[in-house]
Amino acid sequence: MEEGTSPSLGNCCDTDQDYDVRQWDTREDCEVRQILDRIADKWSLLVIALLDRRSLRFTELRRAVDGVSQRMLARTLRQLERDGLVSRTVHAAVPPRVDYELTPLGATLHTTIRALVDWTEQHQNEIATARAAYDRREVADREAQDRETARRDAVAREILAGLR
Amino acid sequence: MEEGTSPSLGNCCDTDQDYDVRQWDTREDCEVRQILDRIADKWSLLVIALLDRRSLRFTELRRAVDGVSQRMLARTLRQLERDGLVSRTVHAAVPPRVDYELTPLGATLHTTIRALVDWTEQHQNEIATARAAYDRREVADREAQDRETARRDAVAREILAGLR
DNA sequence: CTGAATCCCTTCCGATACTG
DNA sequence: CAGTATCGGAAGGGATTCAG
Repeated sequence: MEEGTSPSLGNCCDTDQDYDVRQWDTREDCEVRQILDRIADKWSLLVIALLDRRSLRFTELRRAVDGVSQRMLARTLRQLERDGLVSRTVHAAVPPRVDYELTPLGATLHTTIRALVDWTEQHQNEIATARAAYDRREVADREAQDRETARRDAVAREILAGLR
Repeated sequence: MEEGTSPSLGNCCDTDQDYDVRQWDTREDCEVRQILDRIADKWSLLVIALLDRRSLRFTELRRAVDGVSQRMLARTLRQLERDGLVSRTVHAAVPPRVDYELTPLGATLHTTIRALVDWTEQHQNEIATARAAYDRREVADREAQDRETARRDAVAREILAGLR
């Protein structure tokens, strides 16, 4: 896992193929892909969105992010810390207290994450409508196909009866 | 379609608790959460990013999205189509040809997705640096702890030897 | 070419129990 | 309080096969 952090962003973008240069590198081993998988993660998204306004303790996050297990929250926070997006502060006290907050880098990401969340909020109704329409079409199509199949079967049986 | 694609729909956003209204609804059964999980999906992100510039055929997408299996691409496209983000056009021809393109709704999402990708590209070096630093600290901590454990063991053995 | 369906393995993840 | 360790079930996802 040698870092090899060359200052240019193109270290994985060896254009050996006739690859469309205007398009970003989608290849699997590209670092962008790996980072994208990490920050586009379900829990990461929520944690970053929540940490914007103030630092939060582990348990506060656990309560705020409905449905997250202790295991997943701990793992998510460790990954975010490793990526330099979240900082972890341990206060020497009894009971122990650990605060998580966005780093400056994490704060810049928050803007983008927030845009994604906002988009979802603004368009959730359109999506719900589209889903309903799709499901209705699907049901209709299946029924039509079933009728067609039944019709063909009937014809086939008639022909067989005539041959007998 | 035996797979569990029918979780609860719609029953969400019942504000029964003293929930922070300035914060968005992070509850698990909220529709925003479900949509977010879908569009923040690994393959969905890539497909939407790729479909921005022009419509693409199934095989073109399969080639462009490195590492995606036929199964996953087909499933991803179905989901995006169901959500009204991607439109599917079948050309009656031999061999068959199916084009996928962003709907107007999908195009609005693309802007946001693109911002996320851009952020990742711009900050990938910072993240790589942070990871390297984290890993180095972790290794150092582990070694320090190992030394400490060894020291204690030595002391314990010494005491036991004295008692004998 | 564009899928859907099946098999099968791997990874994810929640529940539980246990430490500092 | 803030985690780690372990385990078993569930889901993800690849390879293959078959159909239109």
